[in-house]
Amino acid sequence: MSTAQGARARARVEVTAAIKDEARRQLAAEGAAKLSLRAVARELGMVSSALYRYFPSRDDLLTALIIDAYDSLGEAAEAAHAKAADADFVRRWTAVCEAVRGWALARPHEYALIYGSPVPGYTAPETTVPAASRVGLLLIGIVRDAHQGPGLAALPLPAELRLEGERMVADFAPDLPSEAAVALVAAWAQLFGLVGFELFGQFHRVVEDRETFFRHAAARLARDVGLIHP
Amino acid sequence: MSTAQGARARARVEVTAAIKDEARRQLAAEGAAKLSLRAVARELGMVSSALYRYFPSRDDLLTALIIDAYDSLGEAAEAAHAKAADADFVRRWTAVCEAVRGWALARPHEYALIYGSPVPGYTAPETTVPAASRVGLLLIGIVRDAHQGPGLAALPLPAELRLEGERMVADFAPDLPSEAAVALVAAWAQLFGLVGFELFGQFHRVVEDRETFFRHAAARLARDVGLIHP
DNA sequence: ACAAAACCGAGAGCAGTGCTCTTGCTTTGG
DNA sequence: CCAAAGCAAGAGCACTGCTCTCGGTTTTGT
Repeated sequence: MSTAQGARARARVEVTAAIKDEARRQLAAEGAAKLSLRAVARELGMVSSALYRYFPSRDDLLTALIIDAYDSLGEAAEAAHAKAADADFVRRWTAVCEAVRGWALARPHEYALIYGSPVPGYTAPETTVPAASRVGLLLIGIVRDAHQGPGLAALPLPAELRLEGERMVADFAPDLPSEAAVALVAAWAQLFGLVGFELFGQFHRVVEDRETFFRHAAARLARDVGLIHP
Repeated sequence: MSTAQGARARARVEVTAAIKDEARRQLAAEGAAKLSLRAVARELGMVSSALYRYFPSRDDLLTALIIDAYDSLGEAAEAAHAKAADADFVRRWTAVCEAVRGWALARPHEYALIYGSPVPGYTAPETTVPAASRVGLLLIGIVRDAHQGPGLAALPLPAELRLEGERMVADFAPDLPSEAAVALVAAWAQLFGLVGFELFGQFHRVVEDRETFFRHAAARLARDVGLIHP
């Protein structure tokens, strides 16, 4: 195991966590662009150069926060899904959607970090992929369960998309009909379109009762991917 | 008119335009967060403090770029729509959607500026509203035309959303059935979800033939708002 | 058990940033 | 024609990310 290492190693993980915690606080308070290494160090009572022993650059700190944010979102979505495990497929779908929205509203800056514009020049390393996939995999699981039960009825796929759909099935959505895979990916992107627009103010003077509106839209997304009440 | 002013006024608009042009170049090259007033001034052969005569702060420069970007996008969408004016409603809808995507792919940083995470602390002033509304108004126009012709068949609205739908109709979508207004707003957000995910790299290893995928998704959005081939 | 290697915090320093203020000069308008 | 307004320039402040060096501590290999 990784525990019971020397005192030095233990101190390292603690300091690393403290840095991330303080960085997250500044993130929540001011946004990603105003996250300052020096301010983090100052708040922690250390000198800025010491911080570079833990994160080689500001971007690496951001990457760590990004992975944490993806994991936090994934965890929230999975928890909500587990709570709705006995409900029908549409309900399970909307439960995940609403968990995503709820998480985003509670942590707007962290949401912006992972689903907003990528920070300048910076491209997310492959390390983020597993964490970033969790919500998607959850949605795939629901649709797969529906397909194996009596809860899936998707529209047929146009000829020009058959290949793409089959590739999707082979790559990351086994045991799914290809038309469901394509519809699912679209709904996945559209879900975050709804959340992002609400979060980033595009619904200002456009949607007032956002909770109800979102619930309705999420249910229609479920219908789009073919989920039906069994 | 505003022409035939003194030489001073003319110089002012020219310098203002030059600043915005150079800023746009840096935006395209490096992204919004790395846009530097000093670098812009340097490139233009002036000293940084002189730039503040034209834009009182960096955020004001960004605001100007944001408005320009919204207008540029709106113009592109309107041009594409005009070109498809004689086609059926679904075709007109997808033409606008594809214009939005095309514009976004051609100017990713400008797209990120207006539909990505809002820059830190900064909240868009009301001045941006007209420019920001152009694409939405275009979509509303298409659905209205379809409603007055034989091209609209939307799903009924659940009771809890009736009021919201009627408010939308009254506020910005006159002569539309309320169920179409609600569906339209959702589709509008979902459209930018699709574009944003493609642009910000979320489709990496998920969608390969993005052009075809998007065309299909846009057509399904048209169906969602009730547009049908007449 | 002890020397070598790795690690760590502090400080100084570099190049860059947004922004302010003052100083002169030029254009404009009454 | 002269005062008022607009302008470019420079100096300067407080801040940033990041590098490098310098002692001191901990870990590790022999």
